[in-house]
Amino acid sequence: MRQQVAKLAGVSEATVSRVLNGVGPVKEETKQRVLAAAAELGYVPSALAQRFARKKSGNLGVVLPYVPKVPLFSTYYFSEMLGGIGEEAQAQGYDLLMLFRKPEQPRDYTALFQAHKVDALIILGARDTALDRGALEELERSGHPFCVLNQRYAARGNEPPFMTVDADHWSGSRAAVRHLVDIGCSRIVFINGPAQYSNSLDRRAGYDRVLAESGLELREELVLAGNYSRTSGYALTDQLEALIRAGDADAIFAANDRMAIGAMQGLRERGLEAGRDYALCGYDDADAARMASPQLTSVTVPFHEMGQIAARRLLQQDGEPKISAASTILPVQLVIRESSRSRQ
Amino acid sequence: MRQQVAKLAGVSEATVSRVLNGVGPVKEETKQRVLAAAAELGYVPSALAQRFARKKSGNLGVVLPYVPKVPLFSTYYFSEMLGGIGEEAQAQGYDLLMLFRKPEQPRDYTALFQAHKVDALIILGARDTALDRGALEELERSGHPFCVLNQRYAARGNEPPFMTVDADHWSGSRAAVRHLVDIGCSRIVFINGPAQYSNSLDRRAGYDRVLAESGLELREELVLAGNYSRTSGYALTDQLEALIRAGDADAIFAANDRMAIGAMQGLRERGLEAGRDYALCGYDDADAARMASPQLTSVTVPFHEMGQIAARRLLQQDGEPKISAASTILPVQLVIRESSRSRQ
DNA sequence: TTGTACGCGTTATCAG
DNA sequence: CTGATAACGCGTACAA
Repeated sequence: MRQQVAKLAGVSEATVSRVLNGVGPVKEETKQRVLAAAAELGYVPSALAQRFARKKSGNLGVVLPYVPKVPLFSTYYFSEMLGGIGEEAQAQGYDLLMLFRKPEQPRDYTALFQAHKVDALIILGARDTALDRGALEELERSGHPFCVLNQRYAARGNEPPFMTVDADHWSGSRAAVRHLVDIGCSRIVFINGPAQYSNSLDRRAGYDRVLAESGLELREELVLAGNYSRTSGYALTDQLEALIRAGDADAIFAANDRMAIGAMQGLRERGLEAGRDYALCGYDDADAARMASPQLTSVTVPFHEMGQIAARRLLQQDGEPKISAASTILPVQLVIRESSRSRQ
Repeated sequence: MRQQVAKLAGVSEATVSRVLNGVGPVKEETKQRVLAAAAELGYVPSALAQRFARKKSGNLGVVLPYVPKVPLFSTYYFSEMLGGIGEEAQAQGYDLLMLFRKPEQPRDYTALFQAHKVDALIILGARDTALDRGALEELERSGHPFCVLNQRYAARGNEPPFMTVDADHWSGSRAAVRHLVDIGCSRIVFINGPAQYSNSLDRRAGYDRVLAESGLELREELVLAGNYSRTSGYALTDQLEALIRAGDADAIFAANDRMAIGAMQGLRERGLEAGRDYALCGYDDADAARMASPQLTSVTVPFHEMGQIAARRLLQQDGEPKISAASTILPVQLVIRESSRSRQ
């Protein structure tokens, strides 16, 4: 109890509060007395009472998507982003509250603010679906500070877009495909993920662009659909093998490393090796890229930094959490490894 | 404001509270009126005030270790455990608070309780060091409910051990080594992790045991030290190659998948293939085990369930969070894959 | 079955 | 510089 401290230090409770919060003018001697008394009594202010009095939860909420069967956390980039978010939140004196989204039961984000559970929100794994977009639009209208990570939404009508932190996947994709072209490939298969992710659209746009720039024909039968899981890449083995053996494909660009590895495994079972029989490039540069054999050419995305920036923009120390729809796009970088050795 | 709801429903604030909390006898008709009023006004109780009044934070804290350079989240098992913890916490109506431990600056866990930031604590990545043990012993003395995951501590003196949820790594290790013996290996290298983790000790004990049971000589030069990272396994390439080429080793058992994969990659560069030139077994059955080529024989650990159980034991609905030093040990299972094909 | 009244431990405002 | 004191929004005896 703060009262005890006040009595022991021979001051009022108000003064104890001032000392402990470093606010207002306090005589140095008084301050020392209070500090000593607090230390002696082992006084720890109740965060519950503080937050109640300040009407601020002190929490930064992080919404995680529900992905059945796939342990979402293991998806590398979630982990990385969380690390960045956590680092920044801690630096700003906020606690990190994890919020698991229920399957197809989109959380009522606004209620989280109304209940004062969070002061700001970062949303991971959002997709461009009616459900997700609707939830975000409502949140936007409510005027609460939030940020969408690794996903962008086109401005619709005169509605301003949401605050977003994303990476430049269009450029990343172009760098990857250009690299494949540079080493002599001309029939490049593209394995993409679901279109609800802006990530997928960006990568596709980059792929199309480089093909056009290089005077290569865009053949729709070279564009395959996966869902970002390893098995979805593996499931394409038949098609990929046929394309390669028929001479219709000499390279594969997968929208993430897991699909790339799945494809690589499937093709290996058929006697086709990445870096020898075809060039292979993944995306994300997850640790799996280095674990693969041959190690995977990939595109490094600054997930950690993205998380950090999102948190920083939300938690700006200059007073209240910021609300601003500006969208930040971070650069990515191609990393060339064994899976795309230049063709002799 | 609750007041508005009360007025609109024509009842007192206390009744509103009773209805919303489903406590005490309330006439059905009154209840409906209150619910309708609350819905109409879009009333959401302030979690801040509730928690303050109840003197409970409603938070389950999860302490994550700080591992420099290594993005801790990506370490598969953390992710899995977090998933399990989160699932159970949500089911019990608790929020998940993430707490990042600062490097070598062990958090003052007790203060988290004194500040009412958490009602219970789960600690991940704890080691058996003076620092960690000391912090836990203090927490134990303070009488607050907490649980250590995937790490055990020997009872010291008459101090009771901490509440723990672990997996049976001794048996897992025995199953792995026995499998290697069964397929005809007799010179089994063991790559272990740091001794501060009970995991490492358990695996070592299992290794020793099977060697003894099988009448195989325990040769200390076959026991190598890594640190659970891929690179630490890779760094042993020289020694491993020498042992295998000299006929002093025909199998490798690594204490986790990452080290196994690192070793596998190093040896591949020297022309030695797992499943052909030597048998290889990892541990954890991370997704990396399936991503590797050849796919890795490994030991599946129910990390998700471990997290779930820890949370459940802490959050038992029968009133207050439980304090009990009982230690739960979950079974693990060997999964045989290509990296340890039987030797012809 | 419902209303009244109080307390929870801080912060913050306003005098002194 | 420091001390009273009023909120803060809810839960919960206790009384009716």
